[in-house]
Parts: sequence; structure tokens; C-alpha cells
Amino acid sequence: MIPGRNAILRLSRYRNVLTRFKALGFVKVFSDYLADAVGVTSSQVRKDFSLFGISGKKRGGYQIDELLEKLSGILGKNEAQNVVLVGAGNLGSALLKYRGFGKEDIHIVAAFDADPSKQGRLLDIAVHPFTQVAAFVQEHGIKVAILAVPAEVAQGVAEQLVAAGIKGILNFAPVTLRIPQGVVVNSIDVAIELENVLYYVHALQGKEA
Amino acid sequence: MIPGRNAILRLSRYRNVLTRFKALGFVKVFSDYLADAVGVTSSQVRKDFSLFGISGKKRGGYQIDELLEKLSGILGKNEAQNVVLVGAGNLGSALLKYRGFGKEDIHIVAAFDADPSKQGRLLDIAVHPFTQVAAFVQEHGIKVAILAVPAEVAQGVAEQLVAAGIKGILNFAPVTLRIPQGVVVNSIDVAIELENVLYYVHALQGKEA
DNA sequence: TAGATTGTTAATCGATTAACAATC
DNA sequence: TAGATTGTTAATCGATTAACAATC
Repeated sequence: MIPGRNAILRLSRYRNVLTRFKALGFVKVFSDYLADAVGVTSSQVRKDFSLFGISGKKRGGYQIDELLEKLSGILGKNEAQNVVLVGAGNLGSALLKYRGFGKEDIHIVAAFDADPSKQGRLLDIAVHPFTQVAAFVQEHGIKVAILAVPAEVAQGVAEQLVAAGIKGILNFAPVTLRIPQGVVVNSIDVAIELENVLYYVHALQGKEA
Repeated sequence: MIPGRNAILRLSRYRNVLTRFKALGFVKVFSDYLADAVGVTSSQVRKDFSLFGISGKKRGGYQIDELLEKLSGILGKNEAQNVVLVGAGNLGSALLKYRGFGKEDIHIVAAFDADPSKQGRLLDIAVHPFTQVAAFVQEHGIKVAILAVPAEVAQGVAEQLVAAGIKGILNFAPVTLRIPQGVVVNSIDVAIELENVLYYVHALQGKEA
């Protein structure tokens, strides 16, 4: 009964949507309404909730406040979560400037880059020499890193991070990282996602036009 | 027998890995070896290939050149593919500078932003006022857009793009776009992916430590 | 009460994996 | 030939959906 990755991703989406509902002044939701906002079925919503022991009222739906609290408990958003960024190139520095993380109580506390010209300070966050990453990670007990380095060095850098104690990596390099069991890797490959959109556009085009 | 999204994503990964193999001087691969490099099973590789009518030699594996050609044919990489970028903020401008697309023969031919301070020229690419996007898309027959605007305006902008003739969107805004059938949307939500890594790191931590 | 919505079970669906006959 | 690898079928697995009894 271990919930799959997609189930967890949906919980995050529910949470996002619910904060927006709350801001709009809503107090309760029905599975049906929430499902609509996230683009899934109401069965799916109820199933997901029941999987995590979240329950509502048979006739009255779910209290948004209560729901948010439970979801945040599950997703671990009640304590601040610190991560480091490795690679402060184009993508890396864009991620440093991205304000969407703070909303989730996730903070990039430091960045690292091998290139001296990238080092210094970007916004509020220091960009250190890459050689210091292991020491920093150990000293601050950081468990998660965002990896935004060139593809050719990604595997090597990832191995160093794991050796330093990193347990989770959000990887933007377009390679499959070979990483020991027990370390979590999520990869985002922008080029492949775009390629995928193009594929389906062409495929549908051919079919319907 | 319509192959799913994940199957197509895997084709792209095979293709990426194969170009690297080729650069290394390899001429043929076995399903086993390719599987390893991409992190799937060899059954999966053979299944994917057979699904798209790609075949090898019973004892001699697959010719890399032939394979690459077939994959490129399927993924539509034999003609240049032009896309526009909407939203030239942090993430948007990082994407403009990203060189990973060119490798796949995908080109961002123009960018658009409502903020005059973002307009002008970034690298080789012009950043136009957002109001011009519809005309541009129509004139150049652009079918795919990368959407990197703030969450609050994403839905509205997406609707305008669809009205202008866009058939595919790679969406970076952290919202579920409600879009008419026949338009392809892939969403990349960086915060949710990071949240997901944190979730599993905490979950495994609790279990094993 | 009648009506609506949850929570859960069972059915369906699709995707992945295993296995093995064909064959190079 | 013997051995190895493909291509495909069947088995498995997991995730999604449908349906409906419980109940507010």
C-alpha cells in the first residue's frame, strides 16, 4: 500500500489549489470541485485522501483548513526545509531568483559553482566555490540538492554530493543519473518535455487536419 | 495501441543516449546495454521498439545509425521546429539562453513579454511586446509555445495563445491549465518536483535511520 | 425525510515485466 | 553447431475509475 510517486505529486497539487481556494474565502470543498480544479476525477481525490487517512463529512465535504493542515503534515511542510543549489549558470541562477519555493517553506540556503565568475552573491544567496559544497552540506545537515550543472559533469557531481551526505537530488541535467539505492532523484529534462509536446502536436495535426 | 506519453518520453531518452554512444564510436547496441544506460529493463526497450515497428537483428542487436534515423523520424526531428517563448522573466530568460534545444533542432524564434523593461533583445532573440504574439504566431505558423509567465496570468495568456492558433504548450506556471481538447499541454512545476524529492527523503529517512 | 456526498470495494484499464520460441 | 539476442505473447503489477452502500 505504498502510495506511488504520482499520488504524492497530486497531494502537492491539491494543496496548491486549496490555498488558492482559501484565499478566495472558501471554507469547505467537495471532492468533485477539487477534482475539477486539479484535472482529475472525484474518485481519484477521495481515493488519494483515504490512502492517507484523510476523511471528510459524508454530506458536507472537506474543511479546507483541516485538509491543508493534514496535507502539510504529510508533505512535511511544517518545518522549514533547506536545500542547496549546485551550478549557478543560466538555469541555476534563474532558480535562485525563483520565488515559488518560499511559498512552500523551501529555502535555497546556498549555491555552489566551479566557475569563479559565477561566485559571489546573487540576491540574498551566496554562491560559493564548488569545492566547499561537501563541507557545507555536512556542517548544515543539508539533505537535498538542486543539480543544474552541464550534462557532461552531472554524474560526477552527483556522486560527490551523495558522498557528502545528500539524500535527494532534483536533477536538471539531461542525463540519467546512476545513483545508489536510498537516494531519491527526480529529473526534469526541459528539452525532452518540449520535444514531447512537439511530437503530440504533430501527431494530432496529422490525424485531424 | 496508441503508445502512451511515457513511451514517447523514453524514445527521446533512447535517442539522447544513442547520440552519445555514437559520439563514443559505437556502431551497434543490444537492448540490454541501452536499457542500462537509460535505467529501464531490456524488455521495455524491445517492447518500445516493436511498438513503433523498429527491429534489430536477432543476434547482432541494433545498428545505432539506423536506430537514430528511425527515432528521429518518429519524433519528427528531421525538419526544424520553431517555437515561441511567452514570459521573459527569470525562468523565461534562462530558457532563452539554454542551448540544449538547438541540439534537438528546436528553435525559440521569438519571445514576448508584457513588461517593457524585458523587451528588446536577449542574445540573438528579440523580445517583443506581448500584444504582438498573436500576429507573430499566425504569420509564422508557430504551433508550440513555452509559457513562463506568473501563475496568476497563466490561464488567461494560455487562452489567448490557443485563440491565436497555438496547439501545444510547455507550461512552467504552477497551475493546471484548462485548455480545449486538441491542444497539448505538458506542465513542469519545479516547486512540486522539489517538494516531492523532500517528501521521499523524509519518508526514507524515517524508515531506515 | 429525501437528497447528496463520502469512503471503500470491485472492475477496468494500461503499462511493465517475464518468459520463451524463433533465428541469426 | 552452440550460444546469444531479438520479438512477441502471456502474466503480473499497479493505478485509475466506476459503482454503491453508508450516512450526514
